[in-house]
Amino acid sequence: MHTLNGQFLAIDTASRKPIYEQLADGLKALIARGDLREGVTLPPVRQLAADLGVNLNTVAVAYRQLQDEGLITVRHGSGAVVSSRTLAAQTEEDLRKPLRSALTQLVLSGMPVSRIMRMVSAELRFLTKGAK
Amino acid sequence: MHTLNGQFLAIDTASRKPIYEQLADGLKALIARGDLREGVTLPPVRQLAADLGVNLNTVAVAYRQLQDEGLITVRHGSGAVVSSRTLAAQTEEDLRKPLRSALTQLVLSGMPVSRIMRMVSAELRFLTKGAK
Amino acid sequence: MHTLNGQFLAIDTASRKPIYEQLADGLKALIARGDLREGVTLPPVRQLAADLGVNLNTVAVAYRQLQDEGLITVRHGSGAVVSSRTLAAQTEEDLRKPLRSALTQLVLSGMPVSRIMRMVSAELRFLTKGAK
Amino acid sequence: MHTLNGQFLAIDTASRKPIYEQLADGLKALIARGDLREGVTLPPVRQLAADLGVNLNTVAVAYRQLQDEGLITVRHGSGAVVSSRTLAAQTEEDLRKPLRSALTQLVLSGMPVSRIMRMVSAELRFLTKGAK
DNA sequence: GTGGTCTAGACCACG
DNA sequence: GTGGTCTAGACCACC
Repeated sequence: MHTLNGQFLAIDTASRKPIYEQLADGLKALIARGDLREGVTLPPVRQLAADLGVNLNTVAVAYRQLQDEGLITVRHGSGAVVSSRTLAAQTEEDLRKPLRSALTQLVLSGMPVSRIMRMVSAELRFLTKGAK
Repeated sequence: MHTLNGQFLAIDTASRKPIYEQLADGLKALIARGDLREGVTLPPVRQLAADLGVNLNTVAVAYRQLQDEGLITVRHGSGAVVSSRTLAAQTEEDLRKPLRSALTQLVLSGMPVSRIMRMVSAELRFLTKGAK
Repeated sequence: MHTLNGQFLAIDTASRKPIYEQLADGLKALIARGDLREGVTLPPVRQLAADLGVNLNTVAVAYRQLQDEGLITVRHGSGAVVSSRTLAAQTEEDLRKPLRSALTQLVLSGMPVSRIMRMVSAELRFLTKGAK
Repeated sequence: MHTLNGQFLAIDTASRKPIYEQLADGLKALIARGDLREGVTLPPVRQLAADLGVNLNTVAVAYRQLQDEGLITVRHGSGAVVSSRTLAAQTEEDLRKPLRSALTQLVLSGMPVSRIMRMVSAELRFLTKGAK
């Protein structure tokens, strides 16, 4: 049985971010942390949809996105399996833009740079479980 | 004269992120950097729209968002003026979520944590112009 | 079925007040009254636009304003749902200024104070349906 | 010399309400209170504009509005004189709409009806100087 | 089928 | 000359 940590897969229907993207983000964080390792089978689309109370298609789209990014392999009849912990190559720009956007908000919120750095460190430790 | 750095206000029509949001983000970065200081008048909506090749309304929506966030004051008939460099209070969650999302992508891209930290530092120095 | 009381959502194209604001005001009154309770789905933007004979975008702006004020939650693909009957905190000044302005007009119209008070009471009973 | 109470004629350039209307509202409140009685001459347009730091035309438009509402009489060369404390007739709807709008905001702000009533009473006492 | 975004272009309000 | 509003209509994203 798959009981994925609710902290990651918490969905917020009020958010402007699409649910499928919230889902994909959460699953990616789980993969980054190693909570979902290579070879692990993801929960069936129907089950995850039921658990989270979202539409089946929404979950399917999230899985599809992970597949497109090379993180999972979907095999008809046997489910989705984590196949890698490395994303398909992206331009550095695609990686930098969301980072800059997030940091800009932090800077404009008035948070001191030192505290921002601590927040970033904490997040990175969290995403790598302190290992690596 | 208003020649805003094209590096910030470059818009990507292919992106899933709405143009008006890309614009708001870019303007926020300019405000965070101090390239646009308190009291400075932003370019007229029509001029910026023409410069960027987008519709007047699209720019107007971006300006309106900045106004709602308290960063600029729009004076009918005169123009839009930077009024603050501090955003209205936000939940720490609202600030952390996009940060985690951006960092997750970086981690999964295979970039070593040390290099991610350097990238973050570089961005922060950039956003604060190394000063402050 | 969505047949919102025409008394509230009557729009006056001759008014100096923007249509989207008249709409937002009317919807707020409906929410205050409880005619639109938490969980109720608002009419689709396109339908309301057609019913009122205004443009889709105009209604969308009104909905967006209510969303920004926290009164409704817009779920992409489903619709807009009333999520709260309480506005985000406002300055007492922001609340008093329009009140003083409205009362000044009433006083200058020559209406006796006693009758103004009765009018206010009637409006308040109306907005709260006498209940609560 | 005319030193009009700054409390009434305070203008807020950040407000979405036009300056000329803020001015007209403030002058109306002064007339309602009797601080400006029939026969009193208003400050010259140029002086008031200079005092408030606004454009001359803006003040002129405010005066023009008061004139249209029958509250003042403008005589070329001799200034604007308060001619009445009664507005030209308005439909009850025109008076009720802004009142309902202001009250709706108050109700949705969560303020108890009893406190709203007290606020209204206070404003009315203020506008009539407790007299009448 | 729902809301969101964008465009082109007209017209108005403000200072 | 500035920003604001509105329209008509197209196209996209989400569920």
